[in-house]
Amino acid sequence: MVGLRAAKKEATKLAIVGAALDLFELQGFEGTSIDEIVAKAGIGRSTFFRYFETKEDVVLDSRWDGARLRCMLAERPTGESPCRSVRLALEQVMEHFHVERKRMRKQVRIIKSVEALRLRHFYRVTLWERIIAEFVAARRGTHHSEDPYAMAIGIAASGAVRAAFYAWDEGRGHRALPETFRAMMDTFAAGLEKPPKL
Amino acid sequence: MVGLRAAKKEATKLAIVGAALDLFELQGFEGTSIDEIVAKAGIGRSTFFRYFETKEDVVLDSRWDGARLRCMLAERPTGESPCRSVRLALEQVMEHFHVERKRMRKQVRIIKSVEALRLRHFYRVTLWERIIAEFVAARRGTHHSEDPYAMAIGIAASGAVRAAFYAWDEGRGHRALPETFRAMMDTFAAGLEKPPKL
DNA sequence: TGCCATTTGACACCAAGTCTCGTTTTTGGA
DNA sequence: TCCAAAAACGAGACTTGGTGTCAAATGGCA
Repeated sequence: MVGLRAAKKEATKLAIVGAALDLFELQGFEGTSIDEIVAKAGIGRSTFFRYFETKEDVVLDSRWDGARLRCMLAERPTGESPCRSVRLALEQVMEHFHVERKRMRKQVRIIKSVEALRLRHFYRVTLWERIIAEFVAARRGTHHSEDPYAMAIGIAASGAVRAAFYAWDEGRGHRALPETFRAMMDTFAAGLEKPPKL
Repeated sequence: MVGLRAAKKEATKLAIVGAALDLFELQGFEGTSIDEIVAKAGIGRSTFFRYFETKEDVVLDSRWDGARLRCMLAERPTGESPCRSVRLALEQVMEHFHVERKRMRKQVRIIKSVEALRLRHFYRVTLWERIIAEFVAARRGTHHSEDPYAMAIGIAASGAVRAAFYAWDEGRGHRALPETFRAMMDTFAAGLEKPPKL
């Protein structure tokens, strides 16, 4: 036991998320006020903002803000080529999301339907671009803003993640995340000069 | 003359933008309330919202919301390879921004300093990814979500635009936009399999 | 039990954005 | 030139997200 205090905090957080997602599902994100959420969760208004900075944060998963990806990249062996390191680390991430795909459905539906959420979501993924470029540049002994190759890897890899999510979402899950991600990375690896046969 | 009405509207819009940018420069975007802007512009509060949907829209240029890019792509000759069409169309866009670079400085400084503006800006550029992919897929007779090559072109090209802006901004304009854009596109064209020599 | 630190909720406050409504200004036709 | 319809405007009330303060409640621990 880590103490009654921590347990209660965890319970409160779950209560907020539960109440909020239920209401969002029922009457929409923008059609739900924070007052309604706190009423349903049985807490005070101030408490809500002690757990989440904004209403958006209830939907967006704070665990994927970049630090985690940075760690995963740092753990790759230094002998590996940077491009391969990025690919393998992100494949791992995609596998993770693949396992969680059931839970992600509801979340994605809400994110897609609200502009404010789409903004934040896109912004976050675009940040990965920078993180990856910095990693590649560091391994190559360059600086990312001076190294087109490092930037290109960052753009391609984070873009491949986005594309995989699109295909997964629009294909109603028909195509798995890791699979699409690998296909995209292969396309980038081969070069865009000459289009592949149809 | 297109009528006194239209002329006055144009003047009012300019007055709002002028007053707003001055105040943003002076006391920051978030440190400036809409009431201050309308007071300085000499208009009513309601009028502000008749011209701009949000405070952010005053800073962001509504002319680059995607429709314009879509037009430029559509105008490319059909004989051209899709990849080349995208490249040439975007080079044109970069040239346009290059010419406007003086005016863009102030705007970029404000955008960079405010999270809400960064969000919207990134979102907009990421939308280009989709527009480009749809164009390439249409020319190839495929659907973008089923065509990794089309998606890859979209990701690479819009990413190259972003990268060019980064380099331009962080290098204090030392490196020109069109130049960096071309370097990025060349890197993508060659393929990311084997890194270029340093 | 009793003291201290943390957590909590009530409340006041600010600013963005929406809506309504009555007034002013422009337009185009008689 | 005058007038009526249409368009633009300003005032102000209202909702809601987000911040800050403060006193009360609650868990941790001796």
